[in-house]
Amino acid sequence: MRASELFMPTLKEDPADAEAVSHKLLVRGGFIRQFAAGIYMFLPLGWRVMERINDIIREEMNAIGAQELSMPTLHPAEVWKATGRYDAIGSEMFRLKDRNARDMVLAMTHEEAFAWLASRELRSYRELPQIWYQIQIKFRDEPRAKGGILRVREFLMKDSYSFDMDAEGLDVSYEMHARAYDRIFKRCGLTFYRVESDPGMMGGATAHEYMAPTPAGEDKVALCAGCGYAANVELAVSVAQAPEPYEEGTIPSDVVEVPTPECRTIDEVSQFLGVPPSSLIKSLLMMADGNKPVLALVRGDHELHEAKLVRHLKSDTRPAHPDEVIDALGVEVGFVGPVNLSDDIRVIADDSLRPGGVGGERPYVTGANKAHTHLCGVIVGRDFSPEFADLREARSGDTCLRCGAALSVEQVLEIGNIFKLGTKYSKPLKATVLDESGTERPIVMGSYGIGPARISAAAVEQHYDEKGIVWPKSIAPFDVHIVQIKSEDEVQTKVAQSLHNLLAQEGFTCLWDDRPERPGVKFKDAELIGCPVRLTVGKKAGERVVEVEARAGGERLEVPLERVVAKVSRLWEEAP
RNA sequence: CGGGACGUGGCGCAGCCUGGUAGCGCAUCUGCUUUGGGAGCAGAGGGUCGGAGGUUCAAAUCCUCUCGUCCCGACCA
Repeated sequence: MRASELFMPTLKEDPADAEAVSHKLLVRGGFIRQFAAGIYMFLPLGWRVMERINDIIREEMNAIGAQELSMPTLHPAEVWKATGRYDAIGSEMFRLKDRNARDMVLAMTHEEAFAWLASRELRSYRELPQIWYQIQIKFRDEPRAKGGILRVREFLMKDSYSFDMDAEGLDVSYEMHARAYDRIFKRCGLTFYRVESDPGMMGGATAHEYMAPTPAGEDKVALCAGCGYAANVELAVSVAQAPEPYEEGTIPSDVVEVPTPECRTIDEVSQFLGVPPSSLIKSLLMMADGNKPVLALVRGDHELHEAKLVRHLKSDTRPAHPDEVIDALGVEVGFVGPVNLSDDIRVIADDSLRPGGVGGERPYVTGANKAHTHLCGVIVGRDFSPEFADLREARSGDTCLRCGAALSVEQVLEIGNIFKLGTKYSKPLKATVLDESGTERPIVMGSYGIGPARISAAAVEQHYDEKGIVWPKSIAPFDVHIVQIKSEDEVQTKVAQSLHNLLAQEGFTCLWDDRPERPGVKFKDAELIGCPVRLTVGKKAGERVVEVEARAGGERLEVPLERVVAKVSRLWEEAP
């Protein structure tokens, strides 16, 4: 492809509204353009990358027997009402009415549509199992789009759905997907983890997320190098480090009220009293469903992970407003504590505070439920008796519950997920088949998603340098970038043209920069766009010599024309 | 939904505080020169300053409202 015929609007400067590396580089490189908040256009280069990713996805999905089809994105609301999600999902779903005032939605995902189709067309166990997939637009009215194409409101997704007779069948479909996903992300050149993920409020089902480590990610995962345990911090279990020792005499072993004027935060109390944060108990008043106050306790140096509390309570929660704290406890935020509370406030403490836990039975400092006052010498189990649960967010330095090795916590971007649905959608939509005995049984489903645009963004986040993108070779927009120094030089044109054709015959896609630009402009663009191999056709073209160089680094070599194909092939093999 | 910031030629920005003829760099167009790392010189075109209302003799500038975009937090089926 000639660059002079390619719509490739590159920019010298970073766009003003970009923060993430992938956002800046993809806009500058002419891959994407923003249309509205969280809505992007894919330009020719960007679309080529997407198509290469989609091709890899298709190959691997087809390899496990999945069948591609295409579903509508505009749905009648009825199916969503049937599964209860029309009401359960809030403003994240785009809703509209057609001309006859019929409720419609833009699909956020396609469980309903696939289950609906299955309910109409699948009759017998003989037709199972099935795996159907599509690569289709999804709409989610994110409260806050961000990071370029990292978090958007309209996006392409490969979603597949498996249909099995029973849980054993689902296990097989699930495993096939897991292996296919491993291959897809590996082929796309990503570093990634498969981690246990929160199956949501439905319980029972299992789910995994595929996560690409990058600081631009929005999730955190806990990883064990010892045994391979890997889980989203939303549910990662771990053993906290023991609390720091406190200085003898700073905390009594019996409960004592101490004045702590204006000391509301852990840091302030810790400094004022001269005790380490890990000797404090952080008391957080949360409101559960029905506005029932719940006091959640974690050690002063720990953070509450709200999703864990939600799972434990089986109820949504939110932090209490300051006036609700006063209503419930009679004291302002900052001096709240678990001792001598009325029975109608449920108190839940993190496992690390168990008397038999990492800290042992030891005195802590807590709020006194009295203004500008804390209690010292509070012993869990003696002075108050909470229920216990895993509430705190796992962090680096914790030890693995399984093997005792140190856990690390990393920032990651979710690039895919796999989920055992069971009969959550097949039952309400009556997707049933007859089994061998003639009994009607709901189909057991799984759903499996991949975000191709997130793969591309993650690839950029993981592979770039100060000059631009360094695409993994499997998903680069072109394999070889031919830079012709002088576009009007006939010898160079002939050489470039013949190299382009020769490499094309060998199966390489080439971008031939024949534009009447100065050399510097072309080099900068080539580096920005990041194709794996660069050829430079310049002043030695007349001597039948060109330069070959890998984008990822290494030497720039002068190569005679007849050896170019071999050299390019070798660099290609070596490219990441 | 809470907090913060920003909207000025295609892109990146200054001007606003202290009201008085709309500016800079890049890009674009023309000509000449240049041609291995985002060229030089000369010239040209292009903006009712996000929108509405208000104050004023006069508003990019001050006030009110509104829309859009970004960042932090909350949310994320």
